[in-house]
Amino acid sequence: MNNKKFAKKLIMWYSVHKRELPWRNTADPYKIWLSEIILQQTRVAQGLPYYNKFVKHFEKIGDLAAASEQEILRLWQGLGYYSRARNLHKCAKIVAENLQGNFPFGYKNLLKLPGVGKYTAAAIASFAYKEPVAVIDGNVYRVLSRIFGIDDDISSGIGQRKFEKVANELISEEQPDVYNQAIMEFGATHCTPKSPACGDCIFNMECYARIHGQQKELPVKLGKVKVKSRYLHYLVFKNGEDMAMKQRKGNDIWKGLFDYMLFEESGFRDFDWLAGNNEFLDELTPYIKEVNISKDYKHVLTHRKLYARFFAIDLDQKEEVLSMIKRQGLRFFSHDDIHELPKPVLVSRYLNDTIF
DNA sequence: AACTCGGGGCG
DNA sequence: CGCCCAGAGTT
Repeated sequence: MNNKKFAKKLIMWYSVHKRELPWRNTADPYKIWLSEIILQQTRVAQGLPYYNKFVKHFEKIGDLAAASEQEILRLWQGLGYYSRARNLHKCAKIVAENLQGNFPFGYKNLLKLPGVGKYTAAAIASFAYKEPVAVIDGNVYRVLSRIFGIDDDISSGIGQRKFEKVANELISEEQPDVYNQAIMEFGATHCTPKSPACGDCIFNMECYARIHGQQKELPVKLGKVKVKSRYLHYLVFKNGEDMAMKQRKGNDIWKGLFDYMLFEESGFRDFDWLAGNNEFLDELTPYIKEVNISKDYKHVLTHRKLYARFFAIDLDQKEEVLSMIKRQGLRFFSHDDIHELPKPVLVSRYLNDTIF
């Protein structure tokens, strides 16, 4: 099977089986970019409602640039990988304020934008400008490795360069946009990870994996992620109905989102243990009226197992107490305010179980 | 090159 | 429970 035949068959398949998705059939770089950022490491079904929400809130890139990061994070809440939202905002400001609202032309220039890596640059360049640059995502690795029997490790640099070379040899020069969409759609809906539809496949006769029964072995992905456990103890200081929250900073999970005063230990501790090992808490103890301990929460991420316990602490409503709390970088918010803050799903789960 | 960053759906 | 999803940035 030569390269032209591969592309032709793929495009033919796509013309019949493609899903109608709102970011298709547009050459607007803004909408293409927005959809691609949302879809990074995210299934179409999960990203779709977020895309619709963002398009509705921010019709043009200038609207996105003018919004606050907090507003963007709130709309992004629940989608994960929040650096995407922060970089979305950065990128929007660059395009809107420095480039007159026009995305840069060309793969290499797109690559310079924050949050835009090889995949996204190739997607925008091909979809919006019809540049023949191959997209390489999880779907493409799977389709190419199976059909052509490429067993290089896709998590290694060597493997990635190999696939990049093959992919760019295969891309249709005439319809790079349709070709790129087609190969990803084929991977997403036909040549799926678990149970590919080999019995009804246009590459039935040529596919290396089907001929050799290696669908489960390809693609080869070594370098497994180590899953670590973290034990989070959240102190939820309450002043009447208000709660003390803070915005997360630094290079850690959930940067920019709001949570409570956090103590992390190598395992679960009770409140007495925490208070006995912290100066601030010892100072606060006389003003604590009541401590309500939540159930234990388990929150599973790709590379982390989070275990969380929330201590809801009712305080004497005295100025000195409130200023002690505020000195810890916390602020009191009403229920309505809290609803509007961007929060990790774990915190939302706790809130839904208690006050919302 | 190795790590880190979310959350959800599926077998 | 393990895998992986229209990956990118940092160390």
